[in-house]
Amino acid sequence: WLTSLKSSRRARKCAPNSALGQRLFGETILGLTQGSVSDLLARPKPWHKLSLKGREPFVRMQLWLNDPNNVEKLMDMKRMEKKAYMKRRHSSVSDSQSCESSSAGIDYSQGASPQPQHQLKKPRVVLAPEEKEALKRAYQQKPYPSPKTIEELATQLNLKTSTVINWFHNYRSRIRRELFIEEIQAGSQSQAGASDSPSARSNRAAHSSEGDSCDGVDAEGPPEGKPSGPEADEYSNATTKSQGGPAESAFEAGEEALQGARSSEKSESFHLGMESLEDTDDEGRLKAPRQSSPPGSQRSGESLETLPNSATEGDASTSAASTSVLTGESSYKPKESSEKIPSVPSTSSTLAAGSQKANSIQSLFSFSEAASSKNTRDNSLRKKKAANLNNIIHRLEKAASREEAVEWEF
DNA sequence: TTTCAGTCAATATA
DNA sequence: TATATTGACTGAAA
Repeated sequence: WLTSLKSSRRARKCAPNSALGQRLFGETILGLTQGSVSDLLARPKPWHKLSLKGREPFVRMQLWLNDPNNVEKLMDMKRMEKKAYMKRRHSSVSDSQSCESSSAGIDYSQGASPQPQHQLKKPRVVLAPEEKEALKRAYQQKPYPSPKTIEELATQLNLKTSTVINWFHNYRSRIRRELFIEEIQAGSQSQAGASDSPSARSNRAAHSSEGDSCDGVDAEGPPEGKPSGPEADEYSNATTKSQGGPAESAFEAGEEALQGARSSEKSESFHLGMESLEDTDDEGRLKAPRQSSPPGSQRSGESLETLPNSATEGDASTSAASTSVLTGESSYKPKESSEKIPSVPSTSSTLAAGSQKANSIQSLFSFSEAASSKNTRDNSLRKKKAANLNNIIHRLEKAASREEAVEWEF
């Protein structure tokens, strides 16, 4: 599918004409923008945590995979797009030659009309690293700051309150997603032994205290049962967290849902499909798929079930965030510190060798071993992502190779 | 009204 | 040129 994430360059080199990009795939197949696709692939949520809407892109992926001419169609579109672009470009060049130079410099590559688009758009706010640090410190003290605190933060940092509010929303949400991933990874690790590993247990136990982790300074904590607390702490050292339910990634579960429907309950809603997991492998693990097992030989993993939110010992015994956000010493540990991903086998042996389709699809999700980064965090993320995506691709491929037709209703 | 999930889209990075 | 990041927005739920 989409050109691989980080290894795109290499993928393009290997199969220059077969790589599909996130943009093309997203916009054509998923109805999403490139950034959303990237995000989706990099940080898939557990299926059971996805809303109906959130599941849609995965359904679309699956449907697309089931289309025997999927890649070809996409490549055709790519070609057509390229043609159109060249045409536009060409005409713009001739225009600029024949017309006034005032039109020169218009960025046709954006596909935009030469409209005056300036002014109307407000510039994007880019927070300085110090501002982010300050906000993170504040978050550690109070993940759910009161309006007053927000106001103070905004004043101290010279930001708009809406920016601070948005930042907290986004940060909470993104940390939560990271935790989902860690949850899955922890599940995959503990799954090998007993599903009720000590870590799982402890986390489960800790779960009971979630919700009061909001430092208790303000009463405006999150709604009951919702993750809260200094998730950044958990983020840095916890491996699991949160509510119940199997922590399969959306990708696996998506396929399982499809399988479930395929096998008997066509047109059922997705979550119903989820219940009928039958041909799943890897127990929601984020490691690469088994490469030699024949389809259907694997079993699903209920083992991943729910790892309640991690301990709240890190709960901020906090003072008001507003006191010294700018200068305060932070106990915040950036997520980078959590290096957790197992090695990532390549999917290359799994996928049909030599097939253009396989290459294209594989290139979307696979990583180059050679693409080693100096940056540990990058490596970690890549591995994580690669593990996720390798698993996905394997499972979707598997599903796609089944003969039965699927009919889906949305 | 607040929070969240999902997403867009500008911008950064490779 | 592709992917990753992230501030902002929308709509739904509580």
